[in-house]
Amino acid sequence: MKYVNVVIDNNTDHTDNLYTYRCEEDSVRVGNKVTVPFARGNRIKDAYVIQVADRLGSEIKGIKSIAGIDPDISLSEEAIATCIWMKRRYLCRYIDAIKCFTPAGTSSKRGRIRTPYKDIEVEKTEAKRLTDEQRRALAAIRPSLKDREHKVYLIHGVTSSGKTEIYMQTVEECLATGRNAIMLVPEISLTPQTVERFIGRFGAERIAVLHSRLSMGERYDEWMRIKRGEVKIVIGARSAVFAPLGEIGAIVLDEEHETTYKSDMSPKYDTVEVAVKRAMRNRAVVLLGSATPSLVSAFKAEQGEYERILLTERFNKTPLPSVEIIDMRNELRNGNKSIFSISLYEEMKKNLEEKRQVILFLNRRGYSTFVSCRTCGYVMKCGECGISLTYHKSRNEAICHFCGHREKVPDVCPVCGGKYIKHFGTGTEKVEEVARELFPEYTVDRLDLDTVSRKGSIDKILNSFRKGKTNILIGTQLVAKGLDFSNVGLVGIVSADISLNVPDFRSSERTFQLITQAAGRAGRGDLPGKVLIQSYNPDHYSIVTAAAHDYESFYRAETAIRKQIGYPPFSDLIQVVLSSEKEQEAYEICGRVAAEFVRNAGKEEERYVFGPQAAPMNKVKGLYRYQLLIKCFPGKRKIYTKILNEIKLGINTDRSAKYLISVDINPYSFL
DNA sequence: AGCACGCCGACT
DNA sequence: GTCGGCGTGCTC
Repeated sequence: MKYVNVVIDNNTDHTDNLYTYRCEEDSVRVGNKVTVPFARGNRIKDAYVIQVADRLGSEIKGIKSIAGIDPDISLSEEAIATCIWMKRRYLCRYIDAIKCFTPAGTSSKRGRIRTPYKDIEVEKTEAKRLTDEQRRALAAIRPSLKDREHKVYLIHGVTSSGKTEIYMQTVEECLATGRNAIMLVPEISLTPQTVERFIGRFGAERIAVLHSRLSMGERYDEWMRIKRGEVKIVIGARSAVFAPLGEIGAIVLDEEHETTYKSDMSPKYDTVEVAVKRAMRNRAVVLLGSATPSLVSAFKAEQGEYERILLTERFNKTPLPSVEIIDMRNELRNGNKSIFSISLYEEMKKNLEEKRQVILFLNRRGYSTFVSCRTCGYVMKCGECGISLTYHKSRNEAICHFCGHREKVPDVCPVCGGKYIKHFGTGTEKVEEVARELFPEYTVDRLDLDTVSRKGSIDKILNSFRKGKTNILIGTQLVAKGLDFSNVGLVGIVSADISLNVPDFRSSERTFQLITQAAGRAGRGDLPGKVLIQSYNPDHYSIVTAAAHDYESFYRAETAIRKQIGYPPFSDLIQVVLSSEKEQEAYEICGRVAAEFVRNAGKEEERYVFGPQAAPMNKVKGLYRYQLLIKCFPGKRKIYTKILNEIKLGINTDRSAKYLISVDINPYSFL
C-alpha cells in the first residue's frame, strides 16, 4: 500500500495542485500515468504520479484510491523532475510541462508501426578523417563523456568548419559508452538532411525522429520505439528535447543561437535551458554549436559555465569570402536613389556574365518603421533603452517599445541638419521588381514565407536554384539556413539597416548573425565568393565586425552595451501581457499588476518595471493586449517569479474577470 | 474547467 | 408544486 501525489490532466489553473490518493499497487512509480476518481462526481480522469510515499504526513479527509495504472505510458523520474523545474522557471502548469513529455496521439489500431523516413536509401558512411581542430575538439569532449560528467561545450566554429562531423563522432563515442543521444536542429525543414547523414553513419534502425509535423500516429509510434529502448538516437526540432529517452549521454543543439529554440506557445520554454537541465540529471554532455553563438551562451562560456571550443578554419580550406561594406549615404550624394548601389549592380552583372549565381538577402521583419537620416545615417533611439524608436504616423511621434518614451519627429536631422530625415521601413518587396528590371535576360526567383506557401514548397524553389535554372535568388533568412550551393559567387545584403533598427535590444546581435550566416553562403565550392553589404550605418560595430569575421570584437562591444543598460545576459527579461476585450480595461489591469508587483517586490524595484503600454501585437483575436517588461537581475529570479505567479493565479482563476494574463520569461521578441 | 448544490422566479 | 436559470464553492 502506497500513497501518491498526482497531477490531474485538467486544462485549468484551478486544479494545478498535487492531489493525494491511496494506491493498492506497491509497484506504482513516479512518472506513472494513472486514472483517478476526481471531484464530487468521481469522474475518472487521467493523472500523473509526481511523488510516492509509504505513509501520510498528515491526515487527509476523504482520501480516495487510484482507479488504475496505464501500462503503456510512463515518464521517467528525470522527466518529472524536469517538469517541476519547468513549472517554476516558465510559470506554466504542471500538466503543461507533462504534456511536453507525453505523446499526443494514440496507438495505431492496425498494430502497424509507422516510421517516418524509413524509405530513405542512404549509403553507409564511415567516420571522416578529422582536421587537427576537430580532433582537439573531440579530445576536449571525450573525458566528460567517459567519466559521465555533466558539461556544456559551446562549439564556436566558422561556417563549414565541420561541426556536424564533431556531432556525429561525439554521438558515436556516446553510444560506445552504452548511452543514448539527442540531436536537435532549429527547424523541421532541416531534419531530413540531418536524418540522412545520421542514418548513413548509424543505420535507420537505431534512429527515431520526433517533431511536431509528424502525424499523431507517427509521433506516437516513434515515441513508443524510444520509450521501449529500441533506438539509440533521437533527431528532431525543439520538441525532441522531451524525447522519452533513457540513459542520455549527449544532447546536441545545432545552430544554438536560433530563436526557434524558444517556444512561443505555453509552456514558453527555452530548448537550450531544458537540454542543459536534462543533461545535468543524466550526467550528460551538451554540445551547443554555432558560427555565431548567442550572446547569452558566449557569456556563459566566458564565465566558465560552458567550455568553449573554437574552430577557426573551414573544413575544405576555402578562405572565408571577402566582405565589402557599401556606404549608401554616398550613393544618395552621387545621385543614385535606387535600392541597388552602383557596386552591387556592377558586381551582380559581372557574376551573372561569368555564369555564377547571385543571392540577395533582405530582412522583411522591417514592418515597424524607424526614423533615420539618409544623409548621415542618424537613427532615432531611446536614450534610456538604446532601442530604435518606432514611428507612429498618426501623431508624428517616435515611441520606444520598451519603456514607452515618446518624442516628436524633428523636421531636420539633429546631427547634420539634413532634410532627408524620414521613416524608413518596408518597401523591400520592390527588390524583386527592380532586379527583374535591371536584369531582364536572367531568371529571378524569390524565397520567403509568401512564395513558400504559394508554390507549396521550399524544395521547388531551392532545387531550381541548385540546378542553375535560377540566376538570382532573393530571399529572407530562410535562404541563410545551412544551405549549400557551390556556384554562388555573390551574396548581397540589400539593407543591413532593416535588421539593425528593429526595435529590439537584440537587433545588433541579429544583424551580426544575419550577415555572418549570409556570408557563409558565398564561395562554398572551389571558387572564392564575395559579399556586399549595403547600409546607411556602415560604421556600426555589428556590420564592421561581421564583415571582418571578428566575433570577439563584436562580443566585447555588445556585452559592454548590454551590461550598461542591464539587458540579457546580465538580466532576464520578463514580459507580462494582459489581454481583454476592452482596451481601457487591459491598460488599467496591467497598471494594477505593475503596482501589485512593486508592492510585493519592494519600492526600489519599481525602476525595473516598464509599462504598461500597448503590446506589439496590440489586438489579437478581438482582444486588446497591454504589456509590462520587467528586468530581472541575478538573485531576484525566485522572488520575482513567485510574485508574478501569485498575481497570475489570482487573475486567471477569477471567474468574474474578463481578462487574462500571460507571462513569458525571456521572450524571443517583443514584436 | 466541470460539476453539484442551492436559492429564486415562472409555469403546467 | 417543480423545472431550470446561473451564482458559488470545491476538487485528495
